[in-house]
Amino acid sequence: MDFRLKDPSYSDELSLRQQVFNYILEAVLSGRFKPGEPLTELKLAEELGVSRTPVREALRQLEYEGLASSIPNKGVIVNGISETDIEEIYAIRALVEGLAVKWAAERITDKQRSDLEETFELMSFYTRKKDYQQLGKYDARFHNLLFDSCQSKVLRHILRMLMRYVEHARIGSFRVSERAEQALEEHRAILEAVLEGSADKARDLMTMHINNALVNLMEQRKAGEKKDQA
Amino acid sequence: MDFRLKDPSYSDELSLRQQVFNYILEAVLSGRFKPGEPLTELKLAEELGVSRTPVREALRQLEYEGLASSIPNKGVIVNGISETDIEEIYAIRALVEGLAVKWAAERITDKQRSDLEETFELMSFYTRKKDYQQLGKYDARFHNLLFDSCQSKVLRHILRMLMRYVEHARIGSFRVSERAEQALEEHRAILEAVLEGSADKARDLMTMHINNALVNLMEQRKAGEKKDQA
DNA sequence: TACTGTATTATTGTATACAATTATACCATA
DNA sequence: TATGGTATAATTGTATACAATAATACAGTA
Repeated sequence: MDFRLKDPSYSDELSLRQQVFNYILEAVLSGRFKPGEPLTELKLAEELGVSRTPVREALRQLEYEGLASSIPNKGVIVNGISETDIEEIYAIRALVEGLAVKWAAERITDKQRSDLEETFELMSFYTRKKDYQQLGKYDARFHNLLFDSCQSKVLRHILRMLMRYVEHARIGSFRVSERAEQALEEHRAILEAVLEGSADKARDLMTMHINNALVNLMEQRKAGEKKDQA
Repeated sequence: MDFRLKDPSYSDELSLRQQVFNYILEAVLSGRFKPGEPLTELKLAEELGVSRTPVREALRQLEYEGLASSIPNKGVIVNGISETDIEEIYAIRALVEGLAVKWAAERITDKQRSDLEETFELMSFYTRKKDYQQLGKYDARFHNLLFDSCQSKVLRHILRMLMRYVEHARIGSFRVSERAEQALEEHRAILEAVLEGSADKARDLMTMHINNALVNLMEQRKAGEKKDQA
């Protein structure tokens, strides 16, 4: 557990600050650092074998991304995410990602077209194989390619933030279900609309896709709670 | 020009980091630090009479808010904003602020109702007096109250970021025009819809309001360009 | 002159030191 | 026992010191 960041296996190109951030982010998203838990600079610094400086900067970034709150002279604590928060995030996503694919349909480049198609083929492959880990990886890649295709710095910035929230709410699990196949079909429809340049159609399909994902997520959470009680 | 931050007139409650950020932000928004200009930590630190540490953190925040870009080991430079960026920001605002007032109409508290009404009265007053400086102040307050009224952390976070972009594009000037009166009527309509709980109506009115603001802004910019050439 | 390599400088990245603030523990006292 | 106050410790906020990297200038050579 006490691995050092300088270990070359942890990608040596990134700055220490970036590596520290990734480490803390992973811990928060995976639930190892729980909501309400205080993150003290010194403890993290010692845990990672670095000084307070990069830790401090990483914590600030965490704060800006909305995953933690800092109280002056007291420290930063991990934010919790309520059911309401999740519903709100999905409502916002439905709008903003809808706009994103609309613009993507209008502005996508040839390179991005083929990248998207290739990624979709891999998603299709791993869905058939029921390899949900790999599927999750390419699902994220698919969405990111879509965001890049709309050629908008502002939109990418906002979407990146939203996706962090989504990960925080532990959405990853949704893929481990029979919805994977339905989701694949929805992705296929969105991809086709984007590639043929049907902007409004792509937007509506994306909105529906996200709404469906929310419904599914909520059902799973309910099921999960029941299981916990049993 | 070389005022020190510790000057009590500059609000003494805030942390140094916060004060430095406000200083740099003001300089960027006002155009004193121009797009493409590199912001070096030491220079700013000396200019303000503080150490590099708070300056550094302020620059990072500027980066997260999208107003500057940092290149590893090279420094951070002020971001430019193109005409396309502005159009995109307004398109996103139309969606997100639309959602915000929709939720505000559904969730506003009594306190917020009276605050909004009071603020609107002041806007009305200063519009009649053609005091566009005060008007701008209460216009910002009006929008912020609206954002608070939707009781959503996520939405507030996103809107705050968007409004920074908008300020960056020097939108403040739009108020100095005959549109002020039209804008007041639009605000009145939005306020009424929110207060009577007509969520969808409020959303549509806000969307229109923002679209109108964009059209007006673009016309002004064109006029400004012509004047520059003359 | 054009070009390349090296020394110098400037700037960021990281670590440490110090100051200020807040939380905690402990003891005295009613 | 409960309460209040002071000393101590823990933690953040800021400043400075050091290391690493990238830009610049300049001299030497073809």
